[in-house]
Amino acid sequence: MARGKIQIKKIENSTNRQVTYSKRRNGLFKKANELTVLCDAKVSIIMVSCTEKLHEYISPSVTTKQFFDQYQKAAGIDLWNSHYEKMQEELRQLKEVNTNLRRQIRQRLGDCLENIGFEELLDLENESQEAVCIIRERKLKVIGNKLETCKKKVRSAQDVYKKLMHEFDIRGEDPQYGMIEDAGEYEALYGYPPHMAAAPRILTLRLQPNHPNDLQAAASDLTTYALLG
Amino acid sequence: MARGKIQIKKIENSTNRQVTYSKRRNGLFKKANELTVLCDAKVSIIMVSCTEKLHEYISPSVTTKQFFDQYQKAAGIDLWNSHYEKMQEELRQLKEVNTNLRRQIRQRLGDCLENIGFEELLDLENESQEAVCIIRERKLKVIGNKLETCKKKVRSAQDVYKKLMHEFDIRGEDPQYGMIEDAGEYEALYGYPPHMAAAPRILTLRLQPNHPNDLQAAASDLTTYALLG
DNA sequence: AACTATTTATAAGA
DNA sequence: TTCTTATAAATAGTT
Repeated sequence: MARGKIQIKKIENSTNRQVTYSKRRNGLFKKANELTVLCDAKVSIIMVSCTEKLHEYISPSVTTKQFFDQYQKAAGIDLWNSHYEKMQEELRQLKEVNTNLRRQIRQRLGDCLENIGFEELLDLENESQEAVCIIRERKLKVIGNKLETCKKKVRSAQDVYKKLMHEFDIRGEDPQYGMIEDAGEYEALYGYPPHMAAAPRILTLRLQPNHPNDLQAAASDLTTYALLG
Repeated sequence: MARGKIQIKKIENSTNRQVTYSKRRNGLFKKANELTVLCDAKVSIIMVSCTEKLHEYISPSVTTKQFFDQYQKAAGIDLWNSHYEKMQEELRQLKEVNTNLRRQIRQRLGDCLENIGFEELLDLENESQEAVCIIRERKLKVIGNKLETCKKKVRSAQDVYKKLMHEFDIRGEDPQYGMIEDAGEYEALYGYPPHMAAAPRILTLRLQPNHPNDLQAAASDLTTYALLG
């Protein structure tokens, strides 16, 4: 529009096109800004050049997000919808699966058996009975393990007790009772760090009567000991 | 930009502002279109006037949706994100619940008992055992119902049979054997519609040897009859 | 990026 | 609103 009129058709010369794009882009943005100020309007311009470069003008008072939202509202188009649909379907399916799983659990707990077929009922009974057996086996195994651990601890404690008593007898002949204060010595003797060596010693004193309660104290994690009886 | 320079500031006269908005909007859109053609670019302009009216220009080759997508990609912004977040959180939670439910079911089937606490194991055993009892009771009740139904059908069949035999005896004295063709008569006699009365009649003939297989035929829905043995 | 002849846009008025 | 037109602004081609 200067130094000669031009045809409005694609500029074939690439450099020329690039220059024109740049110049006119600035012109467009300037006009957009003038419009914004003069008319108190909100304008959003997004441009993508043929080289896929993106440029944007947005009126100072708004964000692009606000613009998109406003556009959708005004145009009555929900641009996010296609994005949503997939998720919504996924949500629906998950909820359904969830409901089925819950019903299954309830059935396995003995609820909601009214609307179940007879064959299914029989399967359910067999499965449940089998599960009870497996669970019971597992329980016995766990109890066995705990018992074993407990025995080991007791043995170990008794061992320490014997050695301590032996030591006590030796020292008993010595008039100097430096044993308790001089705990450091036991580390070398029994392989326990001093703070651990102290505990078994106290324990062994309580172990003497050999009460079940003391066993429990020895293996504090065996809270279910009482169940073994 | 004509007949006198203007200051780029809000036009206070409302009518004037409206007119300018309209004129300049056309100008902007014209420029945008020229840019689209000249430079092979893609342009999106969305405008909202101070009266909240929305106008849009979009290059012919694209849709606004494509533009938004392209914009997001280029700008590295996910404008849908805030919309997604809620759903994504919901999805995540549902999946978690789902996983838990599945694990629970597996445990109730006797799988995955390794990482379960001892107390829980005991609870699981009790619950499962109780469930087995409930399921077994339910099974017995269903069997009882079916047996009852079966008995009723047999009784009914026998009843029909007896009456038929009685009728047969009477007719036997009569030389005219109109019985089979004249099924309508039985409706009044036994309260069966003709098409139903026919079936029991055939059945009774087969019932005579009193085989279990025939009982099953009599109560075709009792497919589990064999299990009663 | 700067210049400038010319085209285009448009403010004000009808 | 649209048309007109004087004038401001934009810009194509050039340097």
